[in-house]
Amino acid sequence: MARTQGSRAEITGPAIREAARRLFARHGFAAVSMRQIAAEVGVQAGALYAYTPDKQALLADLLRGHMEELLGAWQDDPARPPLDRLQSFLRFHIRTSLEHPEAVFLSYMELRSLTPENHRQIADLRRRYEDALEAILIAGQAQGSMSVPDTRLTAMALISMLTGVTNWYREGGRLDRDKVVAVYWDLVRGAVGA
Amino acid sequence: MARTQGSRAEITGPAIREAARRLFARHGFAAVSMRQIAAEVGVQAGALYAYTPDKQALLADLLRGHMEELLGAWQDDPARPPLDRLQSFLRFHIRTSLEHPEAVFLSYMELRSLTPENHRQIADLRRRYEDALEAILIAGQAQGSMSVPDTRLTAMALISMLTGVTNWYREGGRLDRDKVVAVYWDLVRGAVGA
DNA sequence: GTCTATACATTGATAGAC
DNA sequence: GTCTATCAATGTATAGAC
Repeated sequence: MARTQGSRAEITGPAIREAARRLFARHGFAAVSMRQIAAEVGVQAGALYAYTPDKQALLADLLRGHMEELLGAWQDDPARPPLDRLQSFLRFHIRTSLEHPEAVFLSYMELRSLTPENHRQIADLRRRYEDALEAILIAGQAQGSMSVPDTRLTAMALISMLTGVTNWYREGGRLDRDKVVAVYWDLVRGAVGA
Repeated sequence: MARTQGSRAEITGPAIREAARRLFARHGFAAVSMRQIAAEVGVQAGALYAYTPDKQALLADLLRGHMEELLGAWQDDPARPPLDRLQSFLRFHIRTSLEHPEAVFLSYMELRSLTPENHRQIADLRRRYEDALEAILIAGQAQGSMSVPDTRLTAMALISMLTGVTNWYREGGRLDRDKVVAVYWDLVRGAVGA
């Protein structure tokens, strides 16, 4: 079957997602037009609709994809000491935040731009991620190696703190990844009273 | 001097700022139209332009107003023990975040929607606020009552954590203000190694 | 699969009457 | 100070040719 002239589906699909992710993260969902995304990819606006039913679905797919990848990649072992698990979570979250800053920032900030239906779905996924962290805090508190009176609030606070990395981290800046992890681990370890 | 028919400048001015603040915070700057703001206030869209030259100036004024109020209200005394100063900062920031959640959220999130000129100005104000916190950490580290190897990064991390309150706090929810302050103080005190 | 062309709604902002 | 009316620009999305 001959390829249609100008057809480059294998690259255009991912390119659209990539451009949308970058532009949405930088300027906000509502501030970015389909024309801008198309221009970034190098196609006309109409061509985007061969890949997504509409702009809302494009955002929802980006967020869902990121959250599912996050949840799929996170490996926890309840048998390990809670402090070790906490450190692993921190490494995992910061590494992800530095490798995919746009996706992390977007999933944290643009929930509000989703339709109620999509919002429920993505918020559920995020909730599971928060639960993964809280489970570690609960174990640490129960076992006595941490002092965490309010595990829910502490989980939210820690995630806010860690995700904040995407606000100030600049590639090639003052700090490399390991240094960032080290500083944050000191903060987190102290915060949970270990 | 007789009032023009229908003129209610004393209420309309603040009402516009209030409506814009709420709508911008909830849906994002770009997602909100001048017509929506006007409808919320109870006037026609054209009337808004008697109070602001354009939409961008409306946002910039909101952010500048908030940051200046914040900086003006913050009272610090370098002579006090650093840990006391840190606790005061925390109380101040959380109290503000719970009393004006939209303004705090907006100033944290919509810097990206400002023109370069406005951005520079507001980012400067925010920088001064971050510096106010870092000054406390530097004093604590120097004096030995805190362990803060990287004061800049720690200041950014703490502000991210504290500002995150606006993401989950709900009026009349599980926790009252004093309880929130207490939990966060435990976290922060531990994080700075005190 | 992509393009050109276009329908149609909505946007920010202005002009002039009251 | 506010309203009505309106403009030019831009938005999302679709139709039909290739």
